[in-house]
Amino acid sequence: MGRARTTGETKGAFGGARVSRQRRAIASAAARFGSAFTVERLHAAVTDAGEPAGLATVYRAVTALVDAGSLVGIGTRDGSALYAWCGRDDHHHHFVCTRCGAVRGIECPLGESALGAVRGEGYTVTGHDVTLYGLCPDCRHARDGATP
Amino acid sequence: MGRARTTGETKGAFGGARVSRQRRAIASAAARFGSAFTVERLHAAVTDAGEPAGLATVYRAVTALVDAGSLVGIGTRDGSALYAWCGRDDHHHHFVCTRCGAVRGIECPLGESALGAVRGEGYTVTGHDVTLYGLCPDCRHARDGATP
DNA sequence: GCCCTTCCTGATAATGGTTCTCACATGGCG
DNA sequence: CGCCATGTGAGAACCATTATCAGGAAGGGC
Repeated sequence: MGRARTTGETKGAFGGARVSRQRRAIASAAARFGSAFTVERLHAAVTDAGEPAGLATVYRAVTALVDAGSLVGIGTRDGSALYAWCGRDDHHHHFVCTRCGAVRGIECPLGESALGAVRGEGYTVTGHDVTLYGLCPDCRHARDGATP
Repeated sequence: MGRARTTGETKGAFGGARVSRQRRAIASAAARFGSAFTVERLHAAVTDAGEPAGLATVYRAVTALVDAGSLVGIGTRDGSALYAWCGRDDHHHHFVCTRCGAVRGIECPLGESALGAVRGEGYTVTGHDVTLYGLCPDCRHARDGATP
């Protein structure tokens, strides 16, 4: 696996797709988020960074990044889709903090034992989603200290 | 646990909410689906059953059924949300056939070992989603016999 | 370095699922 | 039986997302 994808390297984030100045700025802004974000927020972040891009362009860049595996969709919130930057190439899933939106990669907990049950009944499993929700350490302490 | 919720019993499907003629028809139609469905399809099914209900009413009934735990959201398809009737009260997840939309309940594969990793780092896990995707036995055979 | 093709960009309109509004009907409890 | 909270219906409103289309830039080949 030679394709290293680090936070700073936004070049290869689009896979084989063409990379423009706007897309570089969009990928860079997405990578700088430490938590989940909406397309609207990403658009604002890109604009604030001094590289204005149209909303449609941001949507297209997000689609390209998801296709390339650099971005993952983390459910939806208030009717808009949430995304999170993903610097990993291996198979894994995510923990999402329901308070601040922080995202953390987790190992896939599904083994042959979990899939074997349905497979034994003639089912073919081609994919799966696993997402954990809860509080990150920071938000946990913040909530414990304040009145809910 | 006295609250038995079977396929035929659509009375208690709404929990404590009020039950009208339309809601009974909606719950009944939803329970008759053997697979995932969109709100639009449910609306059509209710109308076909001879109990016309407004689209907004179906949306409200679906929301109430989800709140009561009788209905579960199974991701989204082509921009519209998918739901499936759920006659179980215990903790479980779902397998969704990507070809016909059939839904099958599965046991929760997440044990303490899977959650312990993040818990040990100060995270609090309050909930999780697990959904398997693939082909049901029927669709598997149908595809094996025909040219994709 | 230059050209040429392909793909990206941007502003706006269009799309379509979902929710809101409001007057009216109805369920269910006392 | 009567009251009042709650559900209903039709349509408009809402809003995230996608399509459109002319113009511009990326990038491979020469």
